[in-house]
Amino acid sequence: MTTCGASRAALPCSALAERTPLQDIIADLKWRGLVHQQTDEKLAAWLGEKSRTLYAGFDPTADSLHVGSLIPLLMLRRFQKAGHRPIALVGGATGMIGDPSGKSEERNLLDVDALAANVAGIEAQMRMLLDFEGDRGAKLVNNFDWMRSFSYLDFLRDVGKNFPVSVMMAKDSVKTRLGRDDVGISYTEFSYMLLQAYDFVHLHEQFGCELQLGASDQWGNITAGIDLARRMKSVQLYGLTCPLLTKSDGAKMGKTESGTVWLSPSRTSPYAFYQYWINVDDADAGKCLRFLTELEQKEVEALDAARESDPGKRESQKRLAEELTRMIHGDAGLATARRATEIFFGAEISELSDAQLGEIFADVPSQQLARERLEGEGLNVVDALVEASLAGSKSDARRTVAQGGAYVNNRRVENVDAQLGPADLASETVMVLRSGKKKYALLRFKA
RNA sequence: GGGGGGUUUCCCGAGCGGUCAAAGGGGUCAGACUGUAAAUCUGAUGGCACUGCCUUCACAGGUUCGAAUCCUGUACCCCCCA
Repeated sequence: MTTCGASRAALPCSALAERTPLQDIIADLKWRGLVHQQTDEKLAAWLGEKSRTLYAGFDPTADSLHVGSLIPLLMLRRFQKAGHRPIALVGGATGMIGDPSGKSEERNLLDVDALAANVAGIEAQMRMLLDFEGDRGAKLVNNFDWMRSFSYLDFLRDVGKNFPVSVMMAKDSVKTRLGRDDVGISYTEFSYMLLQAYDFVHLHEQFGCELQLGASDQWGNITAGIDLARRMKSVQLYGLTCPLLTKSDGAKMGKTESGTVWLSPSRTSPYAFYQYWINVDDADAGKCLRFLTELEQKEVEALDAARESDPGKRESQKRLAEELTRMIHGDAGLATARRATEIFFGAEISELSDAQLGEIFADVPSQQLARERLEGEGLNVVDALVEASLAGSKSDARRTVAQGGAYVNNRRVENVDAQLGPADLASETVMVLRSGKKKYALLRFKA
């Protein structure tokens, strides 16, 4: 994975930081629907005056970001492209506390080692989307670095003093938790906003950061930071939030039955990632294109029109999947995803290598069998299906075959008595079994 | 404490001595159709050595040539009266 990642629609990373003059980023964000709330209506003009420094925070709850973090991260990228300097803040310290916003329960605290590993993983992913070179290069900071040595007493005197409890209690994030009698909120989580508020002040002092971006649930934390800066330093800072990415049915984007859609290829294969976007509902496709790609307005609107007139073609979804897979997994990742798609949807499998199959079927369960089972009489299809766990019993397997639902290397098996031999291997040692439309399993035959 | 009802295959629910691996629905699986959608339609749905055999109807015994169905006891659940 190269530092510069995989953007094609976007400019090469190296050009991001140098790009001038300033573009009207707010106008772009507005048509995309990415502006939820802003602290000042004159933000556009303010940003037009000169290159500004801004930041967004990310939770290090795992060693990879997921689709949900993509919007703010792309926001940073958009600002950088428009001529500003982004800072990505990884919440090594705040991650130990847990943000009560949008959560219904107290969070489990992470230990220091786990956090360090998570921060490292996330950092690598950010390097794909942001340009860290040059004087307008992005910065990556970890609030653990400045919070670790901040003593409790000093923090209470310098920061806590500026927070009226009445104001803190009034924040939605706290209020909703206090309103419930089944969960409550600990003092630790209650203090969370102080930490995030202080981050903003610190980044302003250290890097001249003046604007904080976040999802809409961050509004309270952002304004807390702005208030704190005014009280502590008498400076005016700004905030901008974007909507949360939700589906038309209200559910969160980026979740499948099998779990979260991650950016890391070891957690979510490029194929699974690609498939996630291919399967986006028509109703959500336009929003995703606006929120998550860098396609221009004209292009997005053309896709809207195409979706309207010929939804079956699913041009929007295809384009979305293509853009995002390339952005996150590079051209090579996109190629893999596409080839996997072709094969998953019926293309007969032959003349492939173990390595290729391994890549394509990365998410598919496999079972190892002795090579001898293919010799002589061969392996009965029914037994093969059972070994591969595609059938719960031999009866079940027989039924599947009888009903025309069993495939070997994507070739339908016609006969219950079929025997599989070495000729049925798709590669050196692997046989691809399938039951139904897209339930796959591999059998690996080792000597 | 007294009286009554219940416990069926993944779920709901029929069955009330042989024709019961057990109706029907849901779910699930497969097929057709389709936009890798939704809806719809068709088939399948205990196991195996599969025109046959074996194991299942709360559990343990019993009556019968034969029981998910009858009897006895045990466990759990529900309702009514105190």
